[in-house]
Amino acid sequence: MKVEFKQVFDRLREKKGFAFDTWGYNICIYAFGCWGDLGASLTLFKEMKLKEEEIGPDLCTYNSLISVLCKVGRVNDALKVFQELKEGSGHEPDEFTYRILVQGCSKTYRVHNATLIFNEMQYNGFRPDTVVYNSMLDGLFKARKLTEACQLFEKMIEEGVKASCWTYNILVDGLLKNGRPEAAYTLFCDLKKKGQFVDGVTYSIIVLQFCREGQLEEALQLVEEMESRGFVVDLVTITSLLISIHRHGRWDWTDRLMRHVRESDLVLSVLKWKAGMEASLKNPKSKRGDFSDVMSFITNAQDVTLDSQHGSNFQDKESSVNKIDEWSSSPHMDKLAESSLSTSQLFTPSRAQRVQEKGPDSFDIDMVNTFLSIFLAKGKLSLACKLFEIFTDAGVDPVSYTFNSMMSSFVKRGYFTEAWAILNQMGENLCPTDIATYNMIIQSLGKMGRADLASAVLDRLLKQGGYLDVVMYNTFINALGKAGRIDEANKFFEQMKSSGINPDVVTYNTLIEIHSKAGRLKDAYKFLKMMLDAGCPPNHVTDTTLDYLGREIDKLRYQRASILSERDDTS
DNA sequence: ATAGGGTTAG
Repeated sequence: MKVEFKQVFDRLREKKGFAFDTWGYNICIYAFGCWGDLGASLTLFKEMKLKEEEIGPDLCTYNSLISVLCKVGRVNDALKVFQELKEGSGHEPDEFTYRILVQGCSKTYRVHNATLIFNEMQYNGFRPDTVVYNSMLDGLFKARKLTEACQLFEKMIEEGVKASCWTYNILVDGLLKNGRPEAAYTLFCDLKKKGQFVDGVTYSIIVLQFCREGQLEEALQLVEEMESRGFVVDLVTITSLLISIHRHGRWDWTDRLMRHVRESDLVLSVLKWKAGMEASLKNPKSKRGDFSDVMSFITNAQDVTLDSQHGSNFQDKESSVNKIDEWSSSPHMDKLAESSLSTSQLFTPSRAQRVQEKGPDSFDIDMVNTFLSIFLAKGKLSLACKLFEIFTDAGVDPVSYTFNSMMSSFVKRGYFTEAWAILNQMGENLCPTDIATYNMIIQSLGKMGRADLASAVLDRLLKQGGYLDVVMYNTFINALGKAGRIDEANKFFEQMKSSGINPDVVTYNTLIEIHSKAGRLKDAYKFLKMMLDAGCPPNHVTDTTLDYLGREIDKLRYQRASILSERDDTS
């Protein structure tokens, strides 16, 4: 489609005497932007402005451009175009302009900007609808602004804007994300009593939470209830449950799951698939598919010790050719970073598409992903690899969720090179990379002790118009801390706060941990206090970390005491 | 088209 469009576009442009009208320009700006060719969009926009006399940009042009910029994650540029629209275009923003911008800002944690635009929208006489409110709410919750989010919800009700099921799901999930599990659960129960506003996703959110807390019994009970009320227990839910069941080594519970899921075909297929796959594992003759390159990477990964050694091998070969960037000691890494980061639109604010069940034909890939998740959760990399091989042999197109799963496992084992190879493969297959994928790269670089490279990747990411969310910041702060770069970690903590992202439990736990491991006990204590002052409730990880901190403080006291007593002895 | 994933500890 994209190619055909481009061909038609080029042919039209070559034609003598042909010129686009406003509508033509608008369509092209939007289309190229959506397909990642932002350069083409911007060129057309500039061209349009030069022809101001005949066909200047209209409001629709501005909205298209703003929406395209937001989609690609270049919200700052979108905001600039928005300014231009208001100041020098002779047009006024309409409700679509405001809606696009609120969504763009909320999604990229620019909650402050989102709020300003939201207010301006109302000042200019536009009434935000449910979707705009939902978007604002989600942004506030994501940025851990619990109080503001609750206030906004109240305002929404006061203004008579109808809350939808999505609104409540955002609310329930937001309360969980902000460390208020009791409130989330109470809200969930209230909603159930009222009967409306509960759907499969609501249940899924709560089931996921139970799984996360290891409360399998409760999770299963809820699934039963979900079924009895006629909600579909979908693949996302089943995957969470199966992972949790497997993690606790309770495959016998799958019987229970099956008994209660109406569409027990789904679970049954999972189990059948498992049996079939185990059989094919015993029978290791497998033909190579189109992905033999990746596959050799993956299957060999077991036996190769990588990272630093590999890096230096490449360095010997290539250091004479490549100039060395000041931020890196590995030209090989530079090259990789160069080749994959220069590809257009590697990083967008939208999530990579999750695998959806699309009927019996696409069922296999769903199963593959389910099992990948299960094996990966257990660290059974070899099984996961085999599985990956089997389904690529079967000619199934890889999807980004699969890639993310694979990457995550490699990264956890420290096989960064493979992860990066997969990322490149992903680019070739035009799978959208999302923030989770990049998060894994940062994580792995941190594990390799290469915080320098991590910050370079991050730098380029930001230059491309990407943004960082809480998880990204947390991962990166952790990576810096583990590499002993405590001051930089602190710097990022400040940057995080100033860009409107509120730290969460994980942030504080990480900060307390890295400071106490670095022997900066006072700072560690400072962050504990900060955490409590911010009204952020500690969790069980905090306890573990504090135990460590406590022991370190005791050790210090003991040392001091012994130094003092030595002094006493000598004097 | 705004929700269910990816981060810390052991």
